[in-house]
Parts: sequence; structure tokens; C-alpha cells
Amino acid sequence: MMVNKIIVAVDTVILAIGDKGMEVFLIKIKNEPYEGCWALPGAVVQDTESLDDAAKRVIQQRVGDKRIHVKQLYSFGEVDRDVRGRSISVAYFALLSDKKLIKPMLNEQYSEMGWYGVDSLPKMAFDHADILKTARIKLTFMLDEVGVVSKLLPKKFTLSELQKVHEILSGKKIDKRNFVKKTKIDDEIVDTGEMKKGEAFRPAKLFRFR
Amino acid sequence: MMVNKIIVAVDTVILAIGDKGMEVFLIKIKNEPYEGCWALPGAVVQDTESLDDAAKRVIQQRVGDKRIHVKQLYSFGEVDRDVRGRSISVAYFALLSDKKLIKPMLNEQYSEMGWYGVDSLPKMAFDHADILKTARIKLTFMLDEVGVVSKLLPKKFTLSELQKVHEILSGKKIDKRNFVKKTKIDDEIVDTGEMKKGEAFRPAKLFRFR
DNA sequence: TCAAAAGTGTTCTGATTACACCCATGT
DNA sequence: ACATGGGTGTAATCAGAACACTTTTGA
Repeated sequence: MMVNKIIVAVDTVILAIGDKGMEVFLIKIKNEPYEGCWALPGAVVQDTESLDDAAKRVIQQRVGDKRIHVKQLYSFGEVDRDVRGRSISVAYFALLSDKKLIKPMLNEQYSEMGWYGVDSLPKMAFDHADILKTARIKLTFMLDEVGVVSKLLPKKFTLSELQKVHEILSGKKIDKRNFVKKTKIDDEIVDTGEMKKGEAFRPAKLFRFR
Repeated sequence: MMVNKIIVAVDTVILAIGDKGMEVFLIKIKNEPYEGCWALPGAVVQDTESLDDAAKRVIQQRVGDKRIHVKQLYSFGEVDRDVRGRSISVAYFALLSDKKLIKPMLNEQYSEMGWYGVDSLPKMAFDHADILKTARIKLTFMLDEVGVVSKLLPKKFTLSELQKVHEILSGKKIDKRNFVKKTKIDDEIVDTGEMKKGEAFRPAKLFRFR
């Protein structure tokens, strides 16, 4: 078999629901040639780890919770995607129920980190703007898939919180009564019997996924 | 950036409708350690070509028609996927309207080639059985996507041929009258005015995609 | 008492399903 | 004449969309 010199990397699209709707976690690059640009957290894949394991390693470096699932998104392999040399990137999703799960952590390569609304991204390094564009399209189709919505919510959640996730992912406003009707039918969504109290309005029932 | 020794390959899942339903084009490996096993056509990605270009190169080597589209399926990167050494494979789909588009072509590495029903695969090399399993699952979801069905049909086709593709991809039997009703509504499917003659039964109207 | 979000049903429309017989052709 | 797939309509059911007001709480 021939040998090639292509670097294999993984990049992770870490998403959570925030004030600006769907938000993505980015880090700011300190050094040339992408100084000042923002990037998805990533790493070079090691000989001894699978692609999935490399993605999990990147996530676990950034996130306190060990049980974050990653899901492969797409592989990007344009010849000029990184001006420093030929590489391919296998991109992964990681969905967080809470932005605060991210550990503050910077190093010699990254000067800053933060969350950005997917509609108001800063200047991106490499082909990471393309990766995010692809991620947004895929995410819309993933709405119905098992687990996508649940990973973006805490264990117990109100119907309004659930509805908001659906609205953000689909990009459409949903009628509350129709939405309630569907959750009533859905076996996966269970009433915990508890209420979310302490807000300046009527307490809401808390639900969970089965 | 670190250097790794991971080989980047592309493998292509070439599919067409045949007597056995969905069929996949495979080649038989001549040499150890996978002697006698069957594999998806593939190649090592070169420094100077993108992943998509590498997949197109593999397809064009095998298929007479230049205009076959490829679509990325998934990337496979288990550490032990190839006993000869560490590699990752970016798998692609290619959908053919006719099995006969394949050019007969063997070389020093491959002793045989042929089509297999996706339900009756021979002994597969590498992780290619996994790749095909993933391909089958994805294909079901791709039914509604633009172009998937059309690429598996000739330019002009009868409603029965169209229905058969839907049935094979979805794995479900469809009622003929209900199916006709839906195609009547679908703007993409146009009556050519021509008929498919010369068969031992009533001639059928020929349709095309817009 | 006010602001804010929770909670709750009915009607209409369009899409999906189920179902059976005669027709045109080549052999 | 017969075997084979082509071609056709109606009724029932189900899912999705539209639509507005009262309730509960903390401030």
C-alpha cells in the first residue's frame, strides 16, 4: 500500500442552546497563519486511537462531564483546507445540555474561548465556516432522530423548554397546544410529577425522557 | 502540527437495482492477507486531490459513464480495520441506473468482480461489511432526498420501475393506485408521452424526472 | 394588580391507507 | 386463449394546522 502524508484530524462542533438560540463553542487561535481567527476544538488523530476515540478525547478535554456522546457529522478534505499543509478533518457533533459544562481551559495555542450564535459567527480559521454550515443543515434533519433533542436538555425539563429546542432546531414557530398534543402521544416523554418552582410565574410540570 | 502515519483511503459503495433487489459491485482480492475476500472498490487518497476527487477517480476507473455522482457516506476509522496497518476510509455512494455501466477491468490485485444482493454478501475484507451495513441504513433515510431515486433509474422509466425502486429502498410494498396518485401530484415526475413497447404485455407510459 | 409564562379543545384540511376489476399486448 | 403487467376511483382514517382564553405565581 502506498504511503501518503495527509494529516488526519478531528474537529468537534460543540453545541448548546443559549440566549442566541443554537450556540457553538469556539476557541481563538493565538498564532500565525490563523492568528485572531476562531476555530472548532480539534486534534490530530493518533495511531493508537479510533476516529470516535479521538473525538471523545477532544470533548473530554473541554467538558467536565464524562458522558458526552459524539456523533460523526462529515469529513472535509479539500486540498487547500489548511494553508499549513494537506490534511483532512473528520467533524463530530457534541450536544451539551448546558453551556456551563465547558471547563475554562486555555493553552499556548488558544488565547480565548467562547460561545457564538450560529447566525453570528466570528472570522473562522481553516474551512471551519464550511463545517459549521454543513453542521447546521444536518442538525435540521436530525431533529427526529433519537436522542438529539434530549441531549440538549437537562434531565428534567418543562414542555416550554422542550418546545424551544424543537423551534430552534427546525427554525419554525410551533403552536403550543398542538405541541402539547404530540408530547402526550409520545411514549418517550414522561411526566415526573414534579414542578419547576421559584420562577416569577406559574410553576410548570417537569418531564423527562424515558 | 504533529505528523501521523495514518493512511487515508476512499471506498465506494456502487449500487444499482438488479434481480436481487439492491445490488452492490464488489471485487475479489487476489493477495494475502485478504486473499479470496471481496471488497468495495477503493484507493488511497493522493496529496493533490480532495476526498471527493479521489472518490470520483475510483468511480471513473470502474464506470464507463463520466457523469456518475458520488456522495459521501461516512468515515470509518477503527484502529484494527485493516490488519496491514493503520488507515481510515472515507466511504462514498455511487448510484448507477444500470449494472452494465461497469467496465470489465481486472488487474494484478483483483481476480474477479461482480454484483451481489445486499442481503447475500460474500466474505468481505477489511471492515467493508460494516461499511455496507451503514450504507444500507443511510439509504433508507435518503429515499426522500433529491436525486437518489432518479439516479437508480434510466432517463425514461415506467411507473412500475419507479415504484419498484421505492419499494426496494424502503423495504415496504406499496399499493399501486396510491403510488400513482402521489406521482400525479409530484411536479418532478413528467409524462414523456412515449410508451415502453415490445414487452409481452400491455405497453406502459414512460416518465422522466424534471 | 400586574407581568409572565402555564395550561387547555375543537374544527378543518390534506395526506395516507385500504381495497378490486378491466385493459392491451405478445406468445 | 391466456398469461402478464398496465391502468384506474372512492371511502375511511389519521395527522397536522389554525385558533384564544383562563390560571397561577412572584414581584
